Amino acid sequence: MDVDTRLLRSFAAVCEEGQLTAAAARLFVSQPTLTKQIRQLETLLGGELFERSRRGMAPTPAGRALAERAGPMLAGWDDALRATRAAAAEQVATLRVGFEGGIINLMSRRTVADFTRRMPGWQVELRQNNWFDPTSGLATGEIDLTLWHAPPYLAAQYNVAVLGEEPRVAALSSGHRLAAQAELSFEDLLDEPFVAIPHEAGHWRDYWLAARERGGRPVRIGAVAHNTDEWLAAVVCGQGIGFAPETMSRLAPREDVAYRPVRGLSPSQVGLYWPKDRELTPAMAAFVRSCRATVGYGATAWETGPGDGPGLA
Amino acid sequence: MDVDTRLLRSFAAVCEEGQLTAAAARLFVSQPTLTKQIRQLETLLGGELFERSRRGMAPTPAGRALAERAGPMLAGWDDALRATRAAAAEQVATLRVGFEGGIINLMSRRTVADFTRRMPGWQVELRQNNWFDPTSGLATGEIDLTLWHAPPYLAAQYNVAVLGEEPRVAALSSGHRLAAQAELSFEDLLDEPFVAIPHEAGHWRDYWLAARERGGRPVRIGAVAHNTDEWLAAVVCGQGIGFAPETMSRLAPREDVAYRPVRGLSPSQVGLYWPKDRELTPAMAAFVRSCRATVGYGATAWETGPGDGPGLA
DNA sequence: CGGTTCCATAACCTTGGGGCATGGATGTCG
DNA sequence: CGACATCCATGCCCCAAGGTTATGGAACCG
Repeated sequence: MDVDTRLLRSFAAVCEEGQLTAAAARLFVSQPTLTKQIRQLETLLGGELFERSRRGMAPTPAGRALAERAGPMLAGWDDALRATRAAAAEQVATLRVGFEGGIINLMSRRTVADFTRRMPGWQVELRQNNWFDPTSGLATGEIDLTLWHAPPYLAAQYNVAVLGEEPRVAALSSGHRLAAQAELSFEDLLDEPFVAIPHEAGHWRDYWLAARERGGRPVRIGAVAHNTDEWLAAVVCGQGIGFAPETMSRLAPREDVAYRPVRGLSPSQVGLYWPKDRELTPAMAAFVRSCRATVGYGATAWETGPGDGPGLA
Repeated sequence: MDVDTRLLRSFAAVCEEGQLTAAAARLFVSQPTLTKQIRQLETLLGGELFERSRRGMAPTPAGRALAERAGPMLAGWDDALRATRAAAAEQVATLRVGFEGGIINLMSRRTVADFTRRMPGWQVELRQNNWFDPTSGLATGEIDLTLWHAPPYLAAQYNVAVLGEEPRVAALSSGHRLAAQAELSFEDLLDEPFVAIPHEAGHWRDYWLAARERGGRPVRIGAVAHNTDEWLAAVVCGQGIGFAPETMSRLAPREDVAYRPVRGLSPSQVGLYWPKDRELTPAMAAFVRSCRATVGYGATAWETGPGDGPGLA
């Protein structure tokens, strides 16, 4: 008797949401599809998993029995996925590195060249993360390392080799009334509409809206952007303002966008991240060293942070 | 990224067999199907899981990484299946009992009536096991209890409420030359062809061939039977002889079949079995008591064994 | 050098799972 | 009190996934 883990994920989502409609939205499937999936599980297991009502779906004892076990099973599979993919990449001497947003432009030919010198025969595969998947494929084992601007509180969930810190700045349409000021204060921006990244990004979205710094005050969302270009366009059109790492002002300078420092906005931590339960392989360590040696070459504000991360003595 | 557990089972089978052809036979699918399944896994995981050669399939490092984790995952799912099905049956106040072979005839209306008296509102669902599935659905949680003639060495793998012991007798065509003897000796039967049950039954098959008692001496297989009727027919036609529990001589008496006691053949243990990791529910306990009170009513040789099993004080 | 043993490929067919549109039951609010 | 909103179920259609049989190709074995 076999199942697709997709059914278990659907089941878990319905358990958490307490209703089909919401779970279907979260899973990006239609509601009838979820109805069928749950029924399928129920047929397989020989009993009702949920009690249906107009309020939604409440798990039965059988449903609870499954719910207890579905989580560990899914975690087990994700782990297997990660480990096997890592081994497969190792097999073909490939390091898979993800980059967040435009930060990839900071990498130079020198970085890869340096890495190749340290690990002869190896190659680097670069993947730009999209804004939908804040884990950047780390969770599913699609990549080994990711170069991130992460908030320190998120960094605790990963192993990290810190490369430095970078201020977050505000981006405004150059015609914006506040663009005249050379420096802004965070309080002045509280009532501004913001260009947000998608909900799916979770903590990541909150971080770039500086939700924590707002002290519970709700954010006005002027637009939602799915990549850097959309984001810039929305800013230019005055749909809202946004926060970005300082490097963006150099990597994507535009006349119609004003980048301004913000008093009271914490900086972001720049570093290479990898999963907590993943050991640092020689190739990963070599890449960290290559980044230290070459990234930010020139005029960036980065400094080597105090925490070197495990295995990097 | 999702998988069907079927893919993992296929993968595990190929790992164990070391080649597609044999694994396909074991899984009852065609070899091209397995080829596709393994390829599918490899695509999903982004690398080769096996090294192909004319000798078969040898797992790569990635394959070994997955192999380590596939076992626990499958075990986890089987456990979830068992637990959820059990809870679902409990939900609708149903006890699912499996029976091996003709033993079901020993149950009487009294057994069920007694159970219903102990557990008002509950019902019993009886399923006759087939000879292909020696676990009788215990492993997959399709039933709660099974009434078995098990060899003592297999009994150690289950929780068991012993009901008694029963001699194994030999069944021969009445025209067989040995049928003239009132009692046979095991040694006389060593060179006889036997009517076996299917290979899929595993230990179970060996047990009814008395493989252990033969001291390594190979068995001649005269025919393979898939159920009691086939088995009896094969015996009658002289394709071979066979061993059976003594009750069979009373439940399936035929003029053309001679049942004879065998010196040197160990008896089988009769009892209700349930999985090691399954607690005894009130309904299960009640059924055990009902069997003790009613099964073998009349003239069976059964006695209550010394071991009562856990939870039956 | 034919035969055997394994795995891969091709062509075909059936099933199943997903989407859309709609229905039914039940609270809720004006 | 009736129209509406909410949430799950059903029916229909369609495409893709996965299974089977038949066949090919590479390597070992007498």
